[in-house]
Amino acid sequence: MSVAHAIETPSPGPLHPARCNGCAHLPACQAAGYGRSELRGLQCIAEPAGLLRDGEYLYRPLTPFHAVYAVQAGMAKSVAVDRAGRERVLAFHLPGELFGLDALWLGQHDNAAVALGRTQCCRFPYAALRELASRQVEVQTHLLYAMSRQLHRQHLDAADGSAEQRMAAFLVDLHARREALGCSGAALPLPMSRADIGNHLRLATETVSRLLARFRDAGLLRVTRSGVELLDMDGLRHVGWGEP
Amino acid sequence: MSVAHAIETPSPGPLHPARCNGCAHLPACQAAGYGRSELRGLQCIAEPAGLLRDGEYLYRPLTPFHAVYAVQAGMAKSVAVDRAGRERVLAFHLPGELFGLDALWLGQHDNAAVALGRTQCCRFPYAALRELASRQVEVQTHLLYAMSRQLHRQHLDAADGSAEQRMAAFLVDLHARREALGCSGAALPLPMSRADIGNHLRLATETVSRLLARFRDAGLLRVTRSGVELLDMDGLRHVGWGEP
DNA sequence: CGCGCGTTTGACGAACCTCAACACCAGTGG
DNA sequence: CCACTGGTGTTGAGGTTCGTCAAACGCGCG
Repeated sequence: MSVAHAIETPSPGPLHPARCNGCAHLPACQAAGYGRSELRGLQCIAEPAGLLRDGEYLYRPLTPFHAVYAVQAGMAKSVAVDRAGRERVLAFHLPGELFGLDALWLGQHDNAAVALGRTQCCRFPYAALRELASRQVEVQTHLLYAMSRQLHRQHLDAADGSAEQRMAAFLVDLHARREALGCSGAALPLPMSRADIGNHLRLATETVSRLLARFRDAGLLRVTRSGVELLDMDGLRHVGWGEP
Repeated sequence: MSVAHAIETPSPGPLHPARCNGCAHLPACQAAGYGRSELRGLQCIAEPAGLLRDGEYLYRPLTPFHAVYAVQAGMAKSVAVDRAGRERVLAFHLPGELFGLDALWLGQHDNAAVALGRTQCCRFPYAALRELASRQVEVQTHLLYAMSRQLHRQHLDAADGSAEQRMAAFLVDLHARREALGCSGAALPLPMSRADIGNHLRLATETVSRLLARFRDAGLLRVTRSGVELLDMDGLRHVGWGEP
């Protein structure tokens, strides 16, 4: 969501309250739908959550649920910890994607949200959100949509198949989500570690490495540091759904 | 949810509208929270979805989203079909559990809901639900909670680990959900096929069979036809989270 | 009774994990 | 500027788990 404290000089615009002006990440937010005029109320209750460094936490497990979050720039991951202490990367969050709503049910977070690289976020206090939703049907609907989208995403992540398929599908999905935000181009930054990718895809980090090498040798992508450059999206897509 | 068309003679009660009286499944619904007085409005908009036979569909992929559903008695599964035609069992639904809300985002179902054995369901037309939610904050909150719970469930399903762990965790989870509905006891009916279980847990059906046999030999359960009888819940729990 | 389907059990092979060594940076301090 | 160092990523060899193939079994049903 597009609400950062105005870091640079605010330049008033017609569509957004003062807090949003000057936010460098407004385009991403608008692409995510938060620029729609019915939702302007959302921007009024958003608070900046600061500029986080790599590895810093937005919230931790077993802490009370007070707000939902959105990335403005950068990336974040949600990490669950099972009782044996093993971590599980549940999702990666791109700008404009709401997360933390899963804590509503228990009233406390059961997973952690961690910044991947320099990441800017904003938070929506739940009390204000709830109050707003009770008055504005659009906000209410928007929340339901956001959760529905999240459920839909997890269905995708549940996909079975070979390591190769999951890896390719992962890259294709990330690329598609970036495109939806207006970030077109072959470059796909991967600020998370190989361990994170592997954990999320249920693969060993070595397997992630090997698969990227295999894709590289097949001419599907180029491995750059801090990411990949996608050369053959169609090829990747075909690998992703087990070449029909 | 406790709303079936009154199949038997309605006998007016103080807590439920006429449509709910006579519903044989009211206790399960109440246990799921749908008996709470604030939610009585929900019962007014519910419609019976009939008594389904094994394998019958509540909805299919690519059909428009018009309602959300709940099992009253029996069990249902959600099945996604990827573009290669492979099926994926996303979840099993017990009485009182709401499902179909994931279709909100796209406006159409991307998966199917199928009855497992004789199953009775009711449906909540989304238009009425939305209208009710806009007037009653409790209903609104209830929907958000239901989705939050579903997200939470999927986090559990995302758990990695050995086949043994996933299988044990699956049984423990089903048992816990049944207990929450007031169905205590060691008997755990499994109306779905081994193939369904395996699909959901990312295992071959043969592996499911072998694991059940292994659990049986370890004295953790007894395999009955159409289900299992849980003999050592603690043992299963320990297997489930990789014996700490 | 015989047929058909779902389940069970066994043998084998492959995909992927584990272990281990190495290469590659980035940051740090001399 | 360079060497050092720790962390991350890459590559290779061997093992284990689990999937695949195949066959027998049991149960329900016509």
